[in-house]
Amino acid sequence: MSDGDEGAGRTRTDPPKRKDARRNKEALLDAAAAVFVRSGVDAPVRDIAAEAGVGLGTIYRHFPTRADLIIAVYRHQVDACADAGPALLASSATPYAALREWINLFVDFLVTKHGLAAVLQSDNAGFDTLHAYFLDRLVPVCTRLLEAAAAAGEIGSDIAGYELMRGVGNLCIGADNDLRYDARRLVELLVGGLRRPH
Amino acid sequence: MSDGDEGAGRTRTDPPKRKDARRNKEALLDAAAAVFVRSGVDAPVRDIAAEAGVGLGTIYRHFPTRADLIIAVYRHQVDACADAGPALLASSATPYAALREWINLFVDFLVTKHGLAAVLQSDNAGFDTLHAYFLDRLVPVCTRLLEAAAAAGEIGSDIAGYELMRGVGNLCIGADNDLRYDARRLVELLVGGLRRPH
Amino acid sequence: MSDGDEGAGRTRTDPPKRKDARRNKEALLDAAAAVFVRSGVDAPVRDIAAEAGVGLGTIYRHFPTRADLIIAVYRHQVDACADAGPALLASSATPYAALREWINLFVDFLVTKHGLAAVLQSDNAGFDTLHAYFLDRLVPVCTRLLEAAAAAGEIGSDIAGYELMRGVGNLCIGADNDLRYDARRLVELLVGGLRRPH
Amino acid sequence: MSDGDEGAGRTRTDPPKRKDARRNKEALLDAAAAVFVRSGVDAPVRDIAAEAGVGLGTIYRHFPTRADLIIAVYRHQVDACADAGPALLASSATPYAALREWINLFVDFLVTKHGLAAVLQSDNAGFDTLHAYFLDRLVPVCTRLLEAAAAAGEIGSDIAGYELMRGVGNLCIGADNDLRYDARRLVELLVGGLRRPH
DNA sequence: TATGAATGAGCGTTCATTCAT
DNA sequence: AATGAATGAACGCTCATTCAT
Repeated sequence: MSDGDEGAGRTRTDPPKRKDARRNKEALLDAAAAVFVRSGVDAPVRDIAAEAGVGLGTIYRHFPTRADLIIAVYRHQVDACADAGPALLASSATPYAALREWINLFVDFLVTKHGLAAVLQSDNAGFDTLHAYFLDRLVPVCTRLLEAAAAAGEIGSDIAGYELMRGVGNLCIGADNDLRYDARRLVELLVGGLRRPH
Repeated sequence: MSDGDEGAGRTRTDPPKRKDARRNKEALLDAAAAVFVRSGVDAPVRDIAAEAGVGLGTIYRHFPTRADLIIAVYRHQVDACADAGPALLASSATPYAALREWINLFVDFLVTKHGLAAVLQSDNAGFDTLHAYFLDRLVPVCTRLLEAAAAAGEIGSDIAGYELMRGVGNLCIGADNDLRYDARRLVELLVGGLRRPH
Repeated sequence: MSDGDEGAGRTRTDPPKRKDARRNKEALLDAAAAVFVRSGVDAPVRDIAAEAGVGLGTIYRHFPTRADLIIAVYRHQVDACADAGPALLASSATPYAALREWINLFVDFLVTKHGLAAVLQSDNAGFDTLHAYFLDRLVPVCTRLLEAAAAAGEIGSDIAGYELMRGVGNLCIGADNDLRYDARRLVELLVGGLRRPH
Repeated sequence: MSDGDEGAGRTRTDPPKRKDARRNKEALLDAAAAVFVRSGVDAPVRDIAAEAGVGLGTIYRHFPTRADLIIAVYRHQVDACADAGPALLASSATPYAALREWINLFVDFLVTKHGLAAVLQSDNAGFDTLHAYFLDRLVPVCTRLLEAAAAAGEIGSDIAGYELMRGVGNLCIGADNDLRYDARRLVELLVGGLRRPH
């Protein structure tokens, strides 16, 4: 459920040698995460290789494109965010409350990733995979929450999940590095703006 | 009011040759504007020089940093936007209505400038001047409108002009090139979220 | 007659496991042949390994250099070509006719091997083995045919087998991919040029 | 007539500054020629820059593609070769004799250029300009000579100028570095093969 | 013996910036 | 004042080859 490359039965069938590669891959993920924090997700491939203490080719082997690496680094958190949607819907007082909380989770995720929000809106080909993954995982969840809130009459129905996600994502751009700018507050306003004027 | 490099008394002290330089500078502005539309504000310096039919050095002479050039290109429009604030406050039904309309002006400005919104949040040193100019001109106007609306009890008072500007700017990032994303709608939601729940 | 690495008495001394290795080697040859057709003889080693379903190291074990692999792949055909020389000499009306036909066989061979002709003339060290094998097998045959034709007075005697082979090989470079270039026709002219002006 | 960038009246109209660039460009041509001799025309761009003592960008400025550089280096000689065609036709005893001599010139040119012959047949995109230049300049000349010889009944008419040039070019591949291979002799045979059997 | 993960030299290319003319 | 030639750091990427498992 969390690594993607290997199926559930991995432990039994994988060749023993895989252990090394796995260690290396994880070292790579750690290193990439560290570099992403330090220099943003656009950091030179070489920096990540150096941080991980591996060769350049090793990165390309494991993650043919930069997007693949970013996805791998943040996969767990994105998945967790996606999983949280239905859970919140079940546990919250109202669908709108669930939506708010869920958006908060998403913001928490983005704000702590230096530059990730910015790359999410880049029309740069080569990030298509990254776009696709984020959209595939999160937009349906957001859409579901919006529909529920609309059905409950709490909000209007004129905004799509995709558009809201993009808006929230954009609001998180540059949220670190600027103490005068609190993305969370802005997002709250945005979500507040959804509420139906009763 | 429009050139910035020269003080008010310019006409008296300038050497006669200045006319050429001025012509050059204006050609540069036109060219830069054209290139910005075509390729965004990150276009290679060379392209702008080529479009203007001047040398590379000439650009650096007039506009030491890219930000200086961007400012110069959009100065009139930014100034117009700034000037519109008080006017709208005077002519609109309520301060909040003025705020909404003014924000719309700002969005109109940003959305039509390929990539300008993105550069506004870049923490890239070298855009400091650009930041500063935008903030100096527009934040006070925005603050003024916010205060008026807050004084009228139409909105809460927990948001600063700077923060709102940044949020709106962010929402405009990537607004072209994506038909499924309408920055204006998102901004409306954001501004709507300001309204005090009475 | 076909494996080359092992001497005539091989069957007696080999360890029992050898059968696996042999199967592997043959799979490798088939795979290489397929890849050579598809991408030329300069295809990345990886592609061949992938096609064969074996590891990279296996290829290097069996064929330390690319030339070794190329030789192995085309050995049968080269041998057949070499064997055809004496046969044609015996069956043709005149030695010169035999020479012409034999050269045609060689051209047929080269033209169908994407890029082989080009590599034959490369002075790239590491193709020495390839050169050597081709020369060892074919040059004597060509020389023999030339001598017979010279002895019959059909051609002059001022060209060496090596030189003619090289010339023919060169004429075949790039013969695919260009409809306006027919290597066979050029080779016919070249061979025609040998004929003694009576 | 020889430099291409500048028209005939260059000396009068060029800005004075051009002198430096011209010196540099010529140094570049010299350096490239030297490196081409040493390492072939596929030599790394960096090597040429180092040899010339200039920066990498300078090469790209003057010669955006490698083909442009090769053309520039050999332009004079190619032009001279093209110009020699009509002259030989006028001065030789017969058209066929002119053709033979002209082909010899072309061979002389190619054989002394390490690797140039090889690149001429490469279907590598990016050498299109080079191909085009060679074909544009030389094929018509060759065609003209062939036609004259055919009209004089000295040769058949079943070969196109393009095909002959390609054949001759191919025969010249790898002609240096191999004392046992004399491209000139092979080409003579090829051209000899054209002669009509009367 | 077989594997394929790892390496890293090497390449082409771009572009902001400097500075001689 | 204006030019634009020159620079070279930096980057993404490929692939032959080695070697631990």
